[in-house]
Amino acid sequence: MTTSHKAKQTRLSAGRDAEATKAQILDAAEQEFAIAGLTAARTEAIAAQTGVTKTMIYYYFKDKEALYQEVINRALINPLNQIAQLQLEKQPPSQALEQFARFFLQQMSQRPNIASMLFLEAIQNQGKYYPKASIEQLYGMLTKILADGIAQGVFRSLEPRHTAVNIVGTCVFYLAAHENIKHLWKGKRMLSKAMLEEHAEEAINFIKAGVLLNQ
Amino acid sequence: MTTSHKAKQTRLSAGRDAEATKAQILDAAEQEFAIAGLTAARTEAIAAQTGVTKTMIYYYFKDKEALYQEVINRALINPLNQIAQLQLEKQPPSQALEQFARFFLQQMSQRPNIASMLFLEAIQNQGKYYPKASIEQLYGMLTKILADGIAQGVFRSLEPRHTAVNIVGTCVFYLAAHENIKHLWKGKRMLSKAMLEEHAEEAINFIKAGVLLNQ
DNA sequence: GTCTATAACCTGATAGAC
DNA sequence: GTCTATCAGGTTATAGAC
Repeated sequence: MTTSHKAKQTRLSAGRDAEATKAQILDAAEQEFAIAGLTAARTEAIAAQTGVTKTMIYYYFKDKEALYQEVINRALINPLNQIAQLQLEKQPPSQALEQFARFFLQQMSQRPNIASMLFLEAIQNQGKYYPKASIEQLYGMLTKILADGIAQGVFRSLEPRHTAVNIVGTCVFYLAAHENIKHLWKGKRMLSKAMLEEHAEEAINFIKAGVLLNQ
Repeated sequence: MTTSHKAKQTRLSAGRDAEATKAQILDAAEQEFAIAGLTAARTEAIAAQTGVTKTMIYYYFKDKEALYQEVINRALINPLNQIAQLQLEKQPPSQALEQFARFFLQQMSQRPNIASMLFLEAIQNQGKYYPKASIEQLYGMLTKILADGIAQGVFRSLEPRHTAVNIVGTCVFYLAAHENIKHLWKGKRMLSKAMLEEHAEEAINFIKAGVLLNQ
């Protein structure tokens, strides 16, 4: 909170700059938590990747658990707020669905770590650290769009909650499981910009086709 | 390997019965690995759930890693062999796809742990412990069905590999993320037989609609 | 703000008795 | 086959110097 004279210094080994160091720790922690999860994550690894010593983690955060909580909050709250601002409820269902999917895919593609991290959190800690109501907000928007679409006769007769889950799964599985299936695209990097765009297009087409009423 | 006089004794605290104890350890390990992953899994927890002491794990398996490998093999090889026996390549694409999905969903629903475990393995260890070619076998079958369906004009114009990933994701996401989304079905158990059947039906409808050509 | 110890604890793995 | 120690190594978290 000191009036820092160094305006912006995002690079590694930023020297003595509280905000920069804290941000670096959060980024490194996100990376580590995304492949290890809370328990298996090593504070040593986070520190090494940040370029400072373990001590700094405890200087800026109460403990590993608190750091984890802050990383999760940061990862979830921002994207969700942005989606809420799209005001999808004011658009016709099929358009709202496409926009939702496109935006959600874009958010997740920007930081593929997040998808993995949220999976790990669900599996390992039963979602204990999720900010309350975030998940409900996400699925609430989707189920509403789907229910509206059915009522208006543009979507086929489907169960909104199950379908919402299937839609989110379609958006996220590619990212979370990419280490699982990289052999399918021998050579190509699955998280490259081009491949992520390809995934987004295919996912959107799959979702739209899966939901729209045949006529 | 001693000629055991006790034919079958699957219950807990089976006493001195090598095969029973070993099987119990494998089951408990699957459970533990499915929520913790290799690194975060505790041999103590596996032993406790089995009803014997940690020592037994090292009596029957070289180390934690070897136990993990055996659990993964057991989980993957069996289901895949069974799917291969369906001889889907001899059926028309849309029928083959539905049968694949139905069978795969059934397999995964029987042991929801497996879905979580494979996810964790992909995220945490980059699939290092997968039996070589298992994944390729699974996705190979799916992409072939999809390519055939496009060639025959029954499936829409889609990218087979991406769509294969989306299909698997649709089957598996519900299971792997169920702790994430249980609030959506307040009260109901998401892994109950009825709910799993509901999921299977919705997933199959979603997949078929997402793939079939509108006409 | 950042570092170098170091305390206190946990966990994988083994030795040896029964 | 199964158990009771027990060791060696690793990990979180803190104390105290700079």
